[in-house]
Amino acid sequence: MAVTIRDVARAAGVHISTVSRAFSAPHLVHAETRAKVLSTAEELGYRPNRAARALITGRTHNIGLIVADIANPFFPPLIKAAESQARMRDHHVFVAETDEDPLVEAELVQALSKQVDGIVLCSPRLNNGAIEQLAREVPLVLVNRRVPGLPSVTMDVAQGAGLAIDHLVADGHRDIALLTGPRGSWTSREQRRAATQAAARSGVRLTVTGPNQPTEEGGIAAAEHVVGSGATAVLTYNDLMAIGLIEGLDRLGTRVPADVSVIGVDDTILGRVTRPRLTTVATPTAAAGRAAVDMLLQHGDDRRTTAQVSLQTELIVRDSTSAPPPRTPPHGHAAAPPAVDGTDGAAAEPRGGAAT
Amino acid sequence: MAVTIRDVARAAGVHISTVSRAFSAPHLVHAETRAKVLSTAEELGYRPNRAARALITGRTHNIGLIVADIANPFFPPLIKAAESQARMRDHHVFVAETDEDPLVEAELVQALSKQVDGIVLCSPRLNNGAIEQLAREVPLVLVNRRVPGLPSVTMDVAQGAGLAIDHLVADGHRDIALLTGPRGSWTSREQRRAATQAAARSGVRLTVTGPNQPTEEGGIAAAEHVVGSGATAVLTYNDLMAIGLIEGLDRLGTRVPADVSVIGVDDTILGRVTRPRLTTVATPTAAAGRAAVDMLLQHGDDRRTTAQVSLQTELIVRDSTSAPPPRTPPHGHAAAPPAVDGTDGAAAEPRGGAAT
DNA sequence: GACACGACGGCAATCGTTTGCATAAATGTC
DNA sequence: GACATTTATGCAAACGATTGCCGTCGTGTC
Repeated sequence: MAVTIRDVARAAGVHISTVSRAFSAPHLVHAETRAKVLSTAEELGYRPNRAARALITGRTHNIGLIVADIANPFFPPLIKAAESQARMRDHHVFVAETDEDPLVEAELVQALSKQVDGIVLCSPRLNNGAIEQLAREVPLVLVNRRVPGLPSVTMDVAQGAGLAIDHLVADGHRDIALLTGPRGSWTSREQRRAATQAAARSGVRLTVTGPNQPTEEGGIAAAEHVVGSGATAVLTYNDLMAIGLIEGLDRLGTRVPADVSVIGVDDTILGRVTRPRLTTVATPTAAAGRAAVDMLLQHGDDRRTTAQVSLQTELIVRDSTSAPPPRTPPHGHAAAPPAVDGTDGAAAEPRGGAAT
Repeated sequence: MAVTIRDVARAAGVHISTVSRAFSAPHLVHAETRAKVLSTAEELGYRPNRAARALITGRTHNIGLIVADIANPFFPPLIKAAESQARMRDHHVFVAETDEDPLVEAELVQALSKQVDGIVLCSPRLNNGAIEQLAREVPLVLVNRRVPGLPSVTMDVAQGAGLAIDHLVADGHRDIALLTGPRGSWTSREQRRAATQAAARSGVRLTVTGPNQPTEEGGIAAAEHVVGSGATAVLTYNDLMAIGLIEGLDRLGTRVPADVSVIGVDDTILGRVTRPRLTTVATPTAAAGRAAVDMLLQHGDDRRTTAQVSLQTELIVRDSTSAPPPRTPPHGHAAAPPAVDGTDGAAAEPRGGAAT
């Protein structure tokens, strides 16, 4: 049905190996012959079968891209950039989604491993051990995760968290909450570490709450807790959660930024259309996608690359942050230490209680 | 390096064909033998090479999905659904993006055609002739486009337009504007046809304006025109445009929905987070993704399927629509609830000119 | 005019699977 | 007990390409 190299060879009156060389090793075939081959190939509409080529060369010219959730607006720009970068280098991108499930994640890497030259694994939820294991089976580049010995592209969330806290402190906030991301997120740990450090440096209180779902629902669910904590400003794991939080606060009659300031992370399109417009820490997602693809492809050539790239973030101040309200006792809500931190029994946080 | 069927055969003490059959035709191999094969395969971590299998079976177990722009929030839910549906049927999805370029679109279909079993082509920008041509080279299922003789999944935008117009009429609007989509869009033509019909049926005026860019910018650009038209309600081509329009109207001092009601189409996540929340015609994007994949896979089996599926839409009433203002010349800036304009001092001068 | 050398292009093995056919063993039938 | 029938497995030819090896020219050199 489809036209193969054999058809072209027959039509051009040469051996199939000549056809093959006309494409992949032009200098080995006479210019005239080559021209004839190329023109008949064109005429017949011949396209080399990449699968067959992959079988012998071992290179598929495909790369896999695994994300936790395509519908999370953080990812599309990354995918888009990776896609176009890959196309520039004559590769195609396989996108797959894990639904935030570590098991699905491992499964996908394995399933993809044979039909791609390498995999860009974004925001993995697997533990380091499992990732190292997978990296033995197929070239891997990590995004939003750092594992010793493995190439990775990360956002400098630590820097971003510092910027956010500093901004809030400069606005006069002294009691800040941090809504962390999902369990197993490297980014979340980094953010927490840096935020804690920045808060300590400035001598302000930081209430850490989590893990939370990195979605609107996660933000909505955390609203009550935030109000109870007495914090006048909140840094969230991502924009989605920030937007959910604003929604949740709104339902509780708490206004943003008048009563509580909110800062998101990622600078997704959402933050530009909500009201109030979201102050956020912009992460260079497109650049990350490009960098990951570049590393992966070069990785294939130079054997093991283990570069660890960290990309700068930037604070974008919009309308969801302002100075805290005057220091009169807030609302009628007495200090109500609400439900315990998520399902996570992890480190005990000082919680609740309207602090000074 | 990787473990092949030969390694398993050797380790299990059987011929490779037995190993192959142990997987793909279990009834042809003795239960005991099969158990041994399976266990040694497991032990060695054997995974069949899909590319090699594809070479001989002609089925890659991959499907291609081509969209105009991944970053358009309309697509991710569709991709996500297609992805998970494909996985359920043991297939993987290749996502590619055309950047709205018909040439890239054709190129991608061709490049993908050899490594996938079929392609889901979403919102194509190519003309019917070119699409028919491509459909001859590889099984194709269209989304958001209907071409005679080709299987397709479309949204019933006509019905949606009817719902929207009826809703506005019921609210008391008698003068409605329609902002159409890009030139050549099948969806836009359908919407226009149905809206015109519904307006005529109800005896209300319909001002059609377009073509417009299906983006925020397109909406912003159309704002002035809308104000000039004197319409009290607007139906737009999609949510993005509706959100842009609201922004544009806001800049002109026209409030939504107090002065003008706006209805979008698609029910993207954006409409749920903007203020006012967007009234919109929800298109079942996830269902469309699933349906397209189903049709494609069944397509492969049953030879040529040419089913044309049309999915119902649904009106979701939120806060961007209300009754039209009293028919006296508008503008009294009486009860203006929350401050509309943020602290961002963009170009938000409250221009007072009454738009008759 | 014989020889060596490059350039060109054919031959055939190979990649990892599947699958029609053949063979061998086991079972059933009379 | 001979023959037909089933069942389980091996054999080898594909699938569509790449590539090392080798033969055959034509040309340049002495």
